[in-house]
This record gives sequence, structure tokens and C-alpha cells, in this order.
Amino acid sequence: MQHESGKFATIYALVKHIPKGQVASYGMLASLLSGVTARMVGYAMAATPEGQGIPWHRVINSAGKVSERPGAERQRQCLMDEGVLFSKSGKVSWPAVRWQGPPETWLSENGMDFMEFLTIQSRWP
DNA sequence: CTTCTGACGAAAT
DNA sequence: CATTTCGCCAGAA
Repeated sequence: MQHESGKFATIYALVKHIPKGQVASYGMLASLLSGVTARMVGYAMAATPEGQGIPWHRVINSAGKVSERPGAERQRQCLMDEGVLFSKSGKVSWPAVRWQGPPETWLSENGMDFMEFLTIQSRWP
């Protein structure tokens, strides 16, 4: 995230707000950023720079599962270490661990009014 | 410069 | 229900 501009940088900045023990889907994050798709969030997570405190492991897919790939097991372990529970089929319970969204300071800094945020949030898993 | 390749998900078929 | 389509970033080769 060398150049403070660009889609990825915006995505990383948002991911940093997800607290320990909570998770967000690629789509949830994309819904808060204009011009960003869930796919792009996936691309960004795959390219997450290390050593910058970006909790990449707290981002999973809309089905409530850690996206299958080499390294998925490590991600599940990171989440379990934070107290996130997985069902036998490897899914989390969205109502139990879902991130509720960024703080209001983020909303104002990004020109999003609270009403708009609530509408977006209502479509989350 | 071109091509390739990644941790998605809604809508159409 | 299962499968396909497509959007259009960033960095490496």
C-alpha cells in the first residue's frame, strides 16, 4: 500500500476496522466502497502486505466459510484462536460473529451518511 | 507494451 | 438445485 491511492489501499484501510473475534465477507466490504467488487476484495486479500496490522484472516466468503485454497487451514486456525466457532461443515454463524460495520468516523470520512449505511447493512448476510 | 493470475458473488440459465 | 457468466485491480514475467 505504498501509494495511498488505489482500490486496494481503500480496502485495507477498511479491513483494519474489523475487531478480533468478528468476521466480514468480501461482499460486505465491497458494498461499503464505491467502485469495488467482492472479487476485487478477494484480489486485495491475496495481495495483503504483511507487517501492517491488516487482519486479512477476518475476511471470509458470503457462505460463511473460509475460501478453500492452500492456506485456508491456517486462516481457520487464526480465527479459532480468536474464539470464532465453525460448524462441522466449516461454516460460521453470521448472526454470532458478523462485523457490524465501521465506526461513524469512517462513515463521515468517506462521505457516507448513516441512513445509507443502514440500508447497506440490512443486506448483509 | 502484453498476458497471466489471484482468498467473490449476484444473476442468468 | 448445479453451473456459467462477468466485473475490470495490481503486480509479476
